[in-house]
Amino acid sequence: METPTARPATLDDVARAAGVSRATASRVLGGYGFASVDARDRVRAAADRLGYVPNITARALVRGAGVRLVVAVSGTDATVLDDPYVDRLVSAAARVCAPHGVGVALEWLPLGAPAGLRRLGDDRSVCGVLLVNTTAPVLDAVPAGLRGRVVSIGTGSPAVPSFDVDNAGGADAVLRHLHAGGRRRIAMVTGPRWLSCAERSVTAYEGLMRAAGLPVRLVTGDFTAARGGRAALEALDRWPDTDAIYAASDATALGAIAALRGRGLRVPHDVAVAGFDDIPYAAVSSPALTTATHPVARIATAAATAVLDGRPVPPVTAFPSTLVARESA
Amino acid sequence: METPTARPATLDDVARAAGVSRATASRVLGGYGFASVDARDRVRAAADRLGYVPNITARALVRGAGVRLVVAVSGTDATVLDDPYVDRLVSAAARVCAPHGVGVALEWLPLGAPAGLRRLGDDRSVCGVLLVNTTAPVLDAVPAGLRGRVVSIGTGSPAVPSFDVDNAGGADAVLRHLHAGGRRRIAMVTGPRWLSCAERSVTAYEGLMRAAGLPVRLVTGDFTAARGGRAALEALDRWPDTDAIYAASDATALGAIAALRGRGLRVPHDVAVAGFDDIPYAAVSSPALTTATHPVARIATAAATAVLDGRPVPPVTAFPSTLVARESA
DNA sequence: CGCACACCTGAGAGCGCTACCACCACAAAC
DNA sequence: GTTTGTGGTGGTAGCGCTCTCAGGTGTGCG
Repeated sequence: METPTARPATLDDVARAAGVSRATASRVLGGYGFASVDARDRVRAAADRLGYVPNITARALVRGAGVRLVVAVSGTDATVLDDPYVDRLVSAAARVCAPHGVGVALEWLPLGAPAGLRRLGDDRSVCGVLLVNTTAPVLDAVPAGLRGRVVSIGTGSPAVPSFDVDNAGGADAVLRHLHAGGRRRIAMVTGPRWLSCAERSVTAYEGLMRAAGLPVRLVTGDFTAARGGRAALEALDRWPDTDAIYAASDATALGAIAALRGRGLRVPHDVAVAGFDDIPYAAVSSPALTTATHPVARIATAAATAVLDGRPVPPVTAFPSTLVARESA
Repeated sequence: METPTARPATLDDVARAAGVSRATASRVLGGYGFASVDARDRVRAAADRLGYVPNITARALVRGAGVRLVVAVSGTDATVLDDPYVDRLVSAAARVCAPHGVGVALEWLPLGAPAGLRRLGDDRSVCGVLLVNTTAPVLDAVPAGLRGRVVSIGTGSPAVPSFDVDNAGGADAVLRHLHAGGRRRIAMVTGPRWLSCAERSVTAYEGLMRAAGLPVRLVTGDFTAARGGRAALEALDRWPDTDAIYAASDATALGAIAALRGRGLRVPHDVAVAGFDDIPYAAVSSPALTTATHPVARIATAAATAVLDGRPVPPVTAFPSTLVARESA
C-alpha cells in the first residue's frame, strides 16, 4: 500500500518492482507454472506493497471469459422484474458472483422473442445466463453457443439443466396437512398458467384431489397479493362451501387472508389458508401463515455456482420443500 | 443472423464483410467521427447479418472503464446481506446497469476494515460503488481514486453524495398521525444504533416527543421482525402504559404486532403500531399496517444512474416519504 | 562425457476494441 | 498557383493481461 498513485498498479508495475518479468509475476499471482521461492516472495511482497488488484477485464479478454452473469426473466411484460422472488434471486446470485469478479445483470426476456437470447449468446462478455420463469419455447430458443453456460430456475429441458424447489412435494405436503385438518373442499389459487414450473403444483393438486375423490376448484392467480385477494373471493363466489384455500405463493395467501377477513370470514375457522414459499413475513402475519419452504437463496446460489464453475450439472436439481404448520391452516 | 458460426462475430468480421476497415466499422457502430452514408449502411447491414454484439470487455479495457458496479453493504457481519432491503437495492441496480453492459456485485464491507474499500478503488474493473448502511468512518475511508464513482445509500459526506428516503420527514408524518389519533405514550423501536442514517428518524422522534412534552421511550431493534417482536415486549415491560409503538421498519412493526397479539393485546385498540417502508405485505397484514413510504427501487435506480453517468451529483438527494394510513394506527 | 529431465525464466503474440493520427480527395478562398 | 479547410478513410498503437515457446541452469544417470 505504497504512496497513493493516481493510477492503480498494473502487473507490469509489480513485475518491475519485484525485479522479474511480467510473465513470472503473472505465474506467481496466478498460481500456475513454476516459480522459485525467491521470485514468489518478491512478487507477492511487491503486489502487496503496491496494492495490486488484477484487472478482471483484461484477464477476461485474453481468456475469452465473460464478466457478467445475466438473470433473464421471461414474461409478458417487464413487471415480472418487480417480484420480490426475482429480487432474492438476483441478490443471492450477485453474492456468489462477487468473489469471481463477475457482475449480475437483470433483464426482461419477452415471451416469444428469441432475439434476446440469441444476442446473449453472441455477447462474449456474458459468462452465463440464469433463465427465470422459463417456458418450453424459451428453452428451445437457447442458441447452441450458450449451451453449458445457461441454467434454468424452474422448468428445465434436456439441453438446459434446471434448479428449482420441489413444487410437487411442497404442494403435496401442504395439501395433506389441509386434508388431515379435515378440509375437503379445497380451492387452489394458481400462479400464472403459462408458467410451466408453476403448473407442477397445479398438477399435484389435481392429482391429490382426484385420488381422494374431492372436487377440483382452480382459480388463476399471478403470485401477487392483490390478485390473490380477488381470486380467493372469486373462488368463494363460485363455490360457497369452500373450506380451504391453497395459494401458490405466500403473497397470494396473504392477499387471500386479507380479502377473506374483509368479507367477515375467519381464518382458519371458516376457511383455512395455506401458502407456498415461507417468506419472512409468513411467520408474523395474523394468523401466522401455514406454508411450505422455498429456499430461493439456496437455489440461486447453486444455479449461479453451476454456471460459474462450468462443470456439467445433472439435468434436474430439486430442493426439498418442507411443511411449516402455523395458524392459518 | 447468418449461419450459426461457432465463434461470435468480431468487429473485424463486420468490417471485412462490409468491405471497410475496422476503424470505419468502429466509427459507424460507435456513432462518432465521420462516415459516408454508403459506409454506414454497409457496416450496419453486415453487423445485423452477422449478429454482431460488441465485446464489452474489450471496449472497457481500451477505454479504461469498469464493468461492474459493487453494492457494498457495511455491517458487523455478513448477515446484513440477507436483508430484503438489500435484495431490492441490488435488483433495481442490476436492472439499471444491464443496458450498459455493467454487472452488479454484492459485497459485505466489514465495519472498521477500510482495506475492502481500498481494494475496490484499485480495481479497474469496478466502475462504481454503492455504499449501503454507511457510517462516517467508512465514508472517511473512501480512497481518492474512488471519488466521483461512489455514492452512498443513506448517510452521505462532503466527499460522497448520498441518496436516501427522507427519514426525518417519514418519521414526522407517522408520529404526527399517531399523535392526532390520541396516542401520547409512544415508544420507538429503532434500527441498529450504529447506523447513522437510521439515527435520523430517532432524532426526529426525540425532537417531536420533547417538543410535545411527551416521554421518550427508546428500545433498540435491528429492522428484523424477530427483534421487533422482542423489542415491543421489552417496551411494554418497561413502560406498561405505552399506547403506541413506532417501529423503524415494517418488518419490525409486523414482528411487534405478532408479539403483542401473542400477549393478548389488541392492535390498534390497546396499542397502535406504525412502521416505516410500506413493503408489499404491509397492505395485507392483519391489521393492515400504517406506515410511511420508502421508495427503495427509485433510490437505487437514481444512485446507480448517477454512478453510471459519472456526472456530478448534489451532495444529498432525499426522496420524500408519505404517510400511508391503514388500520394498525 | 553425453543425454535426459527436471526447474525456472523472459520474450512476445495476441484477446477485441477504441481512438489517435496520417492521409487522400475535393472544393473554396487567397 | 498555393493554401486552407472538410469529409471520408485506413493504419496502427496499445489497454492489461495470459500463456506458449524458446532458452536457460542445474542434477541424475548411462
